Amino acid sequence: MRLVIARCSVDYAGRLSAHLPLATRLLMLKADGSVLVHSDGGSYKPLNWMSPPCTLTVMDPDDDQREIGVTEVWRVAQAKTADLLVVSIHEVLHDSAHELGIDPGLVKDGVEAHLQKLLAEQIELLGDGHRLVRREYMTAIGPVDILATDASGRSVAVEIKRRGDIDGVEQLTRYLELMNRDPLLAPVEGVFAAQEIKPQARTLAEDRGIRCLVLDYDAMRGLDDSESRLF
Amino acid sequence: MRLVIARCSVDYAGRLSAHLPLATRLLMLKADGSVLVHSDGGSYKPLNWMSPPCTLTVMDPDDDQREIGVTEVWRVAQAKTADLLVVSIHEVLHDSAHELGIDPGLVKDGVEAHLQKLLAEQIELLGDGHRLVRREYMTAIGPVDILATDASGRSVAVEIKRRGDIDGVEQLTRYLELMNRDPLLAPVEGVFAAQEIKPQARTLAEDRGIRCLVLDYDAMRGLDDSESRLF
DNA sequence: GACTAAATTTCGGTA
DNA sequence: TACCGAAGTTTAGTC
Repeated sequence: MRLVIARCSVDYAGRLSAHLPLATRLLMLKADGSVLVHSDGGSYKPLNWMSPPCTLTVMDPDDDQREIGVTEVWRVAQAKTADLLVVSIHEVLHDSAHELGIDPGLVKDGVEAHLQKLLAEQIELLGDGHRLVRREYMTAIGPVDILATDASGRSVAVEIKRRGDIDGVEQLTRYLELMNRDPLLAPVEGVFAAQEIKPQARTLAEDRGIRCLVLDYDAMRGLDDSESRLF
Repeated sequence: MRLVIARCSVDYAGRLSAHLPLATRLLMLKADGSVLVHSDGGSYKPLNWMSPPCTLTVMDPDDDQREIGVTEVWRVAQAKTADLLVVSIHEVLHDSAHELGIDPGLVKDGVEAHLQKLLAEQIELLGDGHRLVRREYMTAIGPVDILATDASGRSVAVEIKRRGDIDGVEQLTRYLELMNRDPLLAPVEGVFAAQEIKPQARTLAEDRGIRCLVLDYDAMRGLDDSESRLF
């Protein structure tokens, strides 16, 4: 990612035409070639931008442009839609490049992680007498979201999804097969917990003796007081 | 605006809960207190953000956090909605602050500017024999959008609006009064041009002898070949 | 891959 | 100032 603070004017021609008069702004150049023009206010939306895929070409200003103080012209062209963004740079105040790498975590799995944490705290939602053994219980084929015990001390393995689908049931089934081979754990009951469980997934789960548990995220958040602490 | 490149994890709790695992990201701190967390890809939307009005508090990590490598914790709180964004910083790779000032040009006037440019190029839309004198013709009380001459050489002052309202007519009226005092220009005809002209505005304009002209933006763009040249 | 619906939507205009 | 609708919408999920 390259960050440039520059006095510049910006023209965009595409689905609409727009012009930004000369001012100091942030130009963000992402690794995928996309460009964002940000001011020091507003919301998260840039003043102008170009979405990937696109190509940036740095050009010399023509005589007219040079006369009004333009030192450099950036031409950002969209690969498909023929949209065009032109940044006329008058003065560069800052210019730095940074290696960020690809971002690992998409935001969405955060909800699943939060559900896992909430269910661990409110383990009685699995049924009276249940107790938490541990979150992210490690097995040879990966971590089980929650390992618990029921009132009689029997092991309970819980797979948590935001949206309960077939593949989630398959995943839990694999864990259960493996864990039931462990004499220290077996027999292990399976619980498939999700905010929403698809009928097909429910049918498959119950056919395999896996219990389904629909989680009320809002209610669980309401009970939890960690919102104010935030982890 | 402050720009920080840092290895960090991010938690958000508000209308939803989300978590971003440890990675290198851009933290943009705008003058109004808002914070944007950007990765090196995706679109213009940040991974996480906090909209203004909000306040940033820098805190020391607690023992647990320090143990996993957190050196600094940013707590960004929304003033009204009680949303909370927490950035746990492990390592700061870049940190710079820049004075941008308020941005003058909102994008929206770009359409009006584009209409002005298109009408200047297609000046015959004013009527046969019309010729462009110049755009942004300067007067003591401000620039007239377009000054032209009609077939008989008489001056024509054009006020362009995206949406033609009463105040636009008033504005043009003031220009006409002033320009008609100039013996080199007088008499000056007024043309009120807009994509859409409100009935009240039309009535007022025609009552004052100002001609109304509805502009077909799409058609004008279609005729214009400068999309590919971009000014 | 195309289509549909929600979004921490944002943004602009109107009543 | 609150509501309504479009957006250079984007984004996620479904068919």
